[in-house]
Amino acid sequence: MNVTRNHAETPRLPPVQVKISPTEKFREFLEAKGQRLTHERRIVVEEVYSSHEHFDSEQLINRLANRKDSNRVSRSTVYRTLSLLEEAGMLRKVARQNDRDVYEHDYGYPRHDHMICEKCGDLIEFPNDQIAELLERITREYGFRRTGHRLEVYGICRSCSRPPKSRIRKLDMI
Amino acid sequence: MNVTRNHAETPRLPPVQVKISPTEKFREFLEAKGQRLTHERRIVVEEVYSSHEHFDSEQLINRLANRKDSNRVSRSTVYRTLSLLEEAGMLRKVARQNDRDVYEHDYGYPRHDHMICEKCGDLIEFPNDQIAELLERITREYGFRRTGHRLEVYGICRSCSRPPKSRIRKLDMI
DNA sequence: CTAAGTGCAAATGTTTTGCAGAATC
DNA sequence: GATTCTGCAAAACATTTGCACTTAG
Repeated sequence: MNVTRNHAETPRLPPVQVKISPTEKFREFLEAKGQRLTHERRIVVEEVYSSHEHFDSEQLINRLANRKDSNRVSRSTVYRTLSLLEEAGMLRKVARQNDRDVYEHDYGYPRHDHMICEKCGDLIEFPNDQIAELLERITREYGFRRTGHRLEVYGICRSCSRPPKSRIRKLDMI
Repeated sequence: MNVTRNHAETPRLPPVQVKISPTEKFREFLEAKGQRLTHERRIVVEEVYSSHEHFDSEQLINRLANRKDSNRVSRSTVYRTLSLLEEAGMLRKVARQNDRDVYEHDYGYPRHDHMICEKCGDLIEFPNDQIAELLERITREYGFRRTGHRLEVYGICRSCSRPPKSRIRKLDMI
C-alpha cells in the first residue's frame, strides 16, 4: 500500500491562486486565538506544504524527526500542530490507511475527492464540482445545511486492472 | 454526540426483501471458508441484527458482555466476529466517531449514504442511487473499476438549525 | 477425534497528556 | 516577565495476539 505514489494516468489538478502563503495563513489563525507561530510550527507547516502528496502522521514525524540540529520537531509537537492545521481549515483527513489518518492540503488546492485502489492502495484525485452540486440539491430536501463532505470511491485502478503484460514489464524493472 | 438517535424528520428507509436470515447468510459465508458458526458468533449476529441502529464496537461489547450466563461474549470474540461480518459483506464502516469505527448493516437494507450533524452528532441516512450513478460516470473516465464508496456529508441538521425559539425554551428548562 | 474458536491477560500501535525547562511576544 | 510551547516519558486508548482450555462438526 502506497499512499504517496502517483499514477501516470492521473493528471495533477492545477493549483489554485491563493493570496497568502500557508505559513502566513497559519500565523493569522494562531494570532486570532492568541497563540504563537513558533519555530517548530513554522517547520511543520513548511514541510507539510513542500509538496502536495498525501501523508500520514508517521511519515511526517519521520521526516521531521530525522532532521539536523535546530530543525527537528518532536512527535508530540507534530501531532499538536496537525490538529491546529486541521482546525485552521488548512488540512483535512481524506482516508484512513494502516490505522492512521491520511491528510491532504485543504488550502491552495482545488476541491476534489478520491478513488482508492484496493490493490495498490493508491489515492487518485478527481474534481468534485458535480458531486458537490448534487449533494447540495439532496441535502436541501432534508433541511440539512451542508458545510462539507468526504467521499472515498473504492475499486481497482486502471493500471491494476491491466492485462498481465504490463505486470511483466513492471517485474523486469526491479 | 449520539450515534444511534434518530430524527423525527428522518424517515426510515424501507427494508429490502432478503432470501435468508443474517444468521443463515453468515453460516454460508463461514462454511465456504471452512469455519464454524459457534454459539458466540450466532449471539453476535443476532444482537447486531436485532435493530438497524448504527453502533460502534464498544457499544456492542457492552451489550454482549453484560448478558447473563451462557449468552455473554468476550471482547476479543466481538472484535473477531465484527471483522468476519465485514468480510462477509454484511456490515460496513460508515463513519468514525470518538476514535471508533461506526458500523451499519450492509444486508437486507437499501444502499444509502449519510449526513452527519456537527452539532448533535446524528447520522441521517439518504438513498444514494443518484450519487452511485454519477460516480459510475466519473470513474469510468479514469478507467477505474468501481466496487463501492463511502460518503459522509457534514453540516447542521434541520432541528439543530431551528430558530432561537426552541433554544430559549431549552435554556428555560435548565 | 481434531481443527477451529473462546476468553483471558498481556502486547501492540497510535495518539494524548503532565510536567519541567525553554521560547515567544 | 508572564504566558504559551516544547520534548520527554508515561498514560490512555482501541484493537490484536499468544496461549491453555473448550467446542463444533
